[in-house]
Amino acid sequence: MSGDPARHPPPPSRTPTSYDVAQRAGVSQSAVSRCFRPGGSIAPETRARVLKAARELGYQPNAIASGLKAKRSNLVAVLISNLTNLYYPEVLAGLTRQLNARDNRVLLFALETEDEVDAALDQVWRYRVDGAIVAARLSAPQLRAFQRHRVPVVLYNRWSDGSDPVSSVCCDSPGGERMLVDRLLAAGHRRFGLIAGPEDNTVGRSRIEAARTRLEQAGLTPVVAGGSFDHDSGAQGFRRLMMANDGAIDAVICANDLMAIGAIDAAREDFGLDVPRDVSVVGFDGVGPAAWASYRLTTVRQPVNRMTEAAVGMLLERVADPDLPPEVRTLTGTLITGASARLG
Amino acid sequence: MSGDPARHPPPPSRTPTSYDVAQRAGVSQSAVSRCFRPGGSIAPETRARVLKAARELGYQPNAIASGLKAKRSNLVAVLISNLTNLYYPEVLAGLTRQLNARDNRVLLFALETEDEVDAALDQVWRYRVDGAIVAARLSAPQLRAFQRHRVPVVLYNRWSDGSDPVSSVCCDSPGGERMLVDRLLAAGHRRFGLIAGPEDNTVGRSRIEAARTRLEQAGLTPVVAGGSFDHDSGAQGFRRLMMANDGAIDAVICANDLMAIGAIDAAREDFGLDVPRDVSVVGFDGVGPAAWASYRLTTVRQPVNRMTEAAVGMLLERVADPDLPPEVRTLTGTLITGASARLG
DNA sequence: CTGTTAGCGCGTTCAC
DNA sequence: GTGAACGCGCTAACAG
Repeated sequence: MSGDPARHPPPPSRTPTSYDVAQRAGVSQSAVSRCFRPGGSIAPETRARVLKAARELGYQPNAIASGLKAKRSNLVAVLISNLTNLYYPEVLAGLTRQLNARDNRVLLFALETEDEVDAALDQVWRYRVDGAIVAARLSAPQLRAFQRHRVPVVLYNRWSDGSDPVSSVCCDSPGGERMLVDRLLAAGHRRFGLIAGPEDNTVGRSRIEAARTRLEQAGLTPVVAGGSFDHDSGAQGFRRLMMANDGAIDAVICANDLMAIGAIDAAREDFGLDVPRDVSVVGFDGVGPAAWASYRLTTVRQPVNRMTEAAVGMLLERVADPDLPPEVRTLTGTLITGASARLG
Repeated sequence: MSGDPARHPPPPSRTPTSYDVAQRAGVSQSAVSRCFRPGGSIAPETRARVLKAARELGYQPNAIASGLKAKRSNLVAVLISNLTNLYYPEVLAGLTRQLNARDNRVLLFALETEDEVDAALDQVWRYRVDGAIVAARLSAPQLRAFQRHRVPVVLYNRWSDGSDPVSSVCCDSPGGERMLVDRLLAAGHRRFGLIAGPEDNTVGRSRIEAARTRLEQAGLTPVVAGGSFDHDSGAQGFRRLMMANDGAIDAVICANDLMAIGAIDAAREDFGLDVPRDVSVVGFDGVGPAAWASYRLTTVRQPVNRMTEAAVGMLLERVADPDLPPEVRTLTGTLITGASARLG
């Protein structure tokens, strides 16, 4: 007598379970279970009946219960610091896209400070995630905790400074800096200033070290100013470099784009300089704003898509086979010839 | 004979359960459970023994199992589109911070296109999240699905265009635009151009409508160009406005900061104009780059922290009491008097 | 305050 | 191909 139940699903008093579906379809609960699991042997006809009943009831398999039984939550923890850092949103978008495409959900932990890591890890263990991707600084004990808990982990643009090898995917800093430095040298720049990232950041350090090394190979000694990866510190760094050198700077190499943009702003605003006529500025990352008309930054763009793809791939491989040895994958960025540097 | 087990925890062959802890502490399993639950009645001394055993075993309560039993996963789904849109990272950081502080985890769904919503929602139901915060466009049926599944939802900077009322937290568009328009009018601007957001975006539309209305109240008829919230479309919009008006534009009001920045870039680059001497440009949001020296954008800053706080608060209230009626909370932004507009 | 007991919803043997 | 039965690890009554 009532209308089509598919169009007017009866408001269930509680969320339907596989038993409800089984009853409605006239099969056993385990048959329902097999319907929703890949590779479950089930007759096409039964399957159709079950799916119909499921649809009518608005049934969705309970991933929580399923995770309990199967010991596989299909959850991947993503730990990421400095979400507001302009470069990570793209990374995060890439990671979630890749993970979702491969049937995993993202449990996000956005860290604001280092001391939040332990609390986040506690939750990571509690939720029995299948694995983790970490774009944040991890101490040696924290890294060991992953082993103890048998949770595969892949570091993103970080690597273990300690002895324990850990899987990671990084953008090649030395390679990228070499491209930049060589082109700047070829254009005749000789007096270099470097603006570094936070001291405890391995990526930032490796970039600055790589640039410095390359310059020293060319017989030059750059001046270095500290920074913290943000716009302001780039501007400040530029001012300090100028002060320290009486304005005798040809080119400024920054540990990331955001600081490079800050440096350009300072050059124009505080010193009335023209970029790149008076001074060349280069960065690293290839973030969106770097391409804006006001900057047209010369930089190295990280292959974010390939990197996130690699990270997710490596992680899921290790979820499937926990005994796979750690692996470090280094991808090379591409030089973006903007207009913020005179290049040779 | 062996060393301190706290320092050298025996590598457990499998992750320890509450039973293992119970055995080691010489208590029942339920005592262990109570130890880890707020308000569980347990003698301080027993509690200490249990916690010690737990530490020695490296035990962490299984949130999956707990969720199954308690029918509360402590998971909150966050659906967000355009993660790369420069404004959302801050929102996402705020939401996760608030949620974690209140003992909820974030299940993240970063949507790239509209048609990913349904797939995401399927997973939302499967994971039996306690609630959801949505910064993405939802259709009426999708909204109804939340009711059907009894999942409380709070919209972020969106609202239901349909009839069903839904809880939401928004930044006051009319109020913000009025501030901008009034100040621009007071400064003597008369020839206005507007650059809109995507047509299907309610926030963008409300901003442009509010600006237009206010201008019409003043007897003015602005010219409108379409846009899509990104830098390029802001630049294009500016060019179209100039073409359509033979350069006779005093002020450009953009539906967001990113487009305002694009407009400024176009004004300088393509028309050699000085901002704000030749033309005033204003935006909306208060994103980081808006404050950079090259732009110093005049804009309305959304009170992101208060907004995320409100969203999380409203959601968790409704998780605790699903019968609370929907509520719309509108917060007013603050005018940032930058240097991209001549103001009265 | 403590232990015993009974499920939560599903996956997985096993017989049939 | 199908169904009965059990248990994943935990919480919530309840009795002691």
